[in-house]
Parts: sequence; C-alpha cells; structure tokens
Amino acid sequence: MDDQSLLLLGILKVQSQHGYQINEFIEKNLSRVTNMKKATAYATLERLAKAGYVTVTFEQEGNRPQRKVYSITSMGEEYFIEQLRENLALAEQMTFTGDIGLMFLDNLPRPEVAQLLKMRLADVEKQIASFEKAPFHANGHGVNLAVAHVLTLFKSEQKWLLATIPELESVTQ
Amino acid sequence: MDDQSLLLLGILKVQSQHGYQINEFIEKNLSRVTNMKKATAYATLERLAKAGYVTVTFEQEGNRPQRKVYSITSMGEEYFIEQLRENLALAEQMTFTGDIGLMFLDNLPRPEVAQLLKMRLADVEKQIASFEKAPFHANGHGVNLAVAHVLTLFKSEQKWLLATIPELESVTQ
DNA sequence: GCACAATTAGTCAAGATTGACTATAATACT
DNA sequence: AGTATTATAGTCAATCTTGACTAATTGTGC
Repeated sequence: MDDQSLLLLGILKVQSQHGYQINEFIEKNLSRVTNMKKATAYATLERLAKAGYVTVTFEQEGNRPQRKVYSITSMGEEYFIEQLRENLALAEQMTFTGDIGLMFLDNLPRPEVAQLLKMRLADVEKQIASFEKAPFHANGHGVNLAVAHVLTLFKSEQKWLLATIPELESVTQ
Repeated sequence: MDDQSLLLLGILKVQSQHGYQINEFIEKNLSRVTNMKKATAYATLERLAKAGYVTVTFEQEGNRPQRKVYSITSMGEEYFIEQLRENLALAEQMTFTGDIGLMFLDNLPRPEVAQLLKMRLADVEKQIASFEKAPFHANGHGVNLAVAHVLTLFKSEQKWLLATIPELESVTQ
C-alpha cells in the first residue's frame, strides 16, 4: 500500500472529514512526512472509495456549495490496521529525501557551500522552533511519538550542520 | 528541478555511463535518498536528452546488443550547478518518508507496537552496519559528507527506537 | 555441451501525480 | 454599498512513474 492511502485512512479513522480539512491538515502539519498534493489526495480518496475503504456522502451547509464528506468504512479500518502493521515493521521504506544535493558538494567552492548550508541551518532551526511551539499533537500517544521522532531527525540534521559548516570554512580547499 | 534530474546529472558529471550502471549504483547505494525506479531513470534521461542536458551515443561491445551511453553536456553542467545551489539552500524539501505509520501507533496494542519497532530497529542497525563497512564514497569530500549525513540520520533513528521501545513495553497501556 | 539461473539493457501500457484552472462564499477594508 | 482578499472545494489535461514484460548474454552445475 502506498503511504498516501495509509495516511488518508489514518486521518479519516480519527474523524470523518471533507477534502479541504484533510488537505489543510496535511499541508500545515505534515509537510515533513509527505508532500502529497491536494489533487493527489482527492484522487486517492476516490480510489479508496472505489475499493470500498471509504464512503462519500454529501453535506449541505446553508447555501454554500455542497461538499463531499469522506468516512472510513469498517472494511477500511481492517485494511488500515493490516497495512499499518506492515508499514511499521519495514524500515526499508525510509528515505530522507531532499538530500541529493549533499552528495555533490564538491562541485561548488567550499565557502559557497558553507554559505548555502547556513541558510539550510536557519531553515532547519525555524522548523524545529515551530514544531516545538505549535504542536498539532496532544491527541494520542502515537502522534506524540511521531512528532518526537521527526523532531529528533531535525535536531540530528541541525547538529550535523553545526559540525559541518565550521569544517567547511576552515579547510583551505 | 526534480531530485531525479539533479541526481542523474550529478552521476553523469562524474563519468559517462550507460543505463544499467546508473541504475545499479542508485539501487545499491542510494536507496536511502531516493527510490527512483529503473524505468523512471530511463524516462528522465530521455527528458534530459531532449532538453539538451545530456547526449546519447551508442556503444558496441563484442557482439552484445548495442547499448546507450549517456553523457552530460556543458549546458547540462551549467544547469546542474545552478540547480545544485538551489537544492542546497532549501531545507524545505526535506521529508522523512516512510514514517507515516508512526503517527498511528495508537491503533495497535502497545506490546505489538514494541515488537514491530524491534524489527524496524534490527533493520536500521543492519543498514548502519552496511553503510559503515561498504562505503561507496572515498571519492570526494562531498560524497563522504553526504554519507556521514545519512548515517547521522540513521543513528538518530536508532537512538530514538532504543529509547522508545522500552517505554512502550513498560507502559501498562 | 546443455539446461537453468542470473545479469544486462531496456520498453511500454496502465495507472498515478500535479500545476493550473474554475467557482462560490466569507471577511476585511474604505 | 462596493470591492479586494482570502478561504473553501474541487476538476482535469498533461505529464510522470512504474510493474510487468521482452530479449540477449553470461555464468554454473552436472
């Protein structure tokens, strides 16, 4: 199963939602574990519906345009649990994307690399700060653990940058 | 620019290669920074060729079926450097995929989660070991730094697992 | 010296993804 | 009251990705 489906089912298991809520949550809070786009979420939800894992109902609120509400089915819950087991057992899937550039540092002058990594560091630290003060968690041990985990990885990145930048600056190429 | 193109250009910048070599290298050594599939690599190379960033020549060796050799053009090198700068400056793209399941730990009984995470730990430790003893680096400071970086992230994951598993086991749910 | 597996090198149809677009409602500002 | 901005809720054509397949060559064991 793809990560997207697992994520969407997991979100719907907590509460039925319509597309906008789902996408907002993902974009605001989960940009570090997925970069699924809005259109992908809608397409995936449709696939899950076709497979019988979610149902779609319509909701009318005042005279706004009606919107679709997605709910997980019991079949979907079973499937979710089954796939969750599989997902947790495999570390193989773990990839740290966005780090391709690091492999090719040698192609730029050292001082410039140091400069670029400083920008990266600033960015990482901003992320850490926002993670620490605006937690989306607080509702479930699991989510907290997951947040802790991502924070751990970020801090590890920060530490690495803090150690690497001075090294780059000192080496006389 | 997508990560795939950056990666392929970076690889070709070191040395012209044919498809098989490229794909083997990626699969064996870079499974932690990308999970680009073989067919994707071929398709991407074709796109890069159409854009003028790589050239394709044919090579005949004995009487084996002729194969395509991909080389980076000078235009490709320029483009590569330009994109590398962009890539390094942005930490925003960093995502730690494969961790979706962690968000939903609460849906499984704690002891089972502990068990699953133990398997994950074993896997992570296997990865660390293989990274440490069969390095694909040793040809460039940049590659070494990148390897060090991925290792750092893995060790961070390992540490987190070592701390979390006993916690899961002790909590009486 | 031959059957079987593994390696090498790709192709392609089917399915997945997304940038750009549409369209209405709420809200803020002057 | 008018209007600019943002929030809400999606859709779709064009592009990208990949599982499954083809096909030749090189071992390997017997």
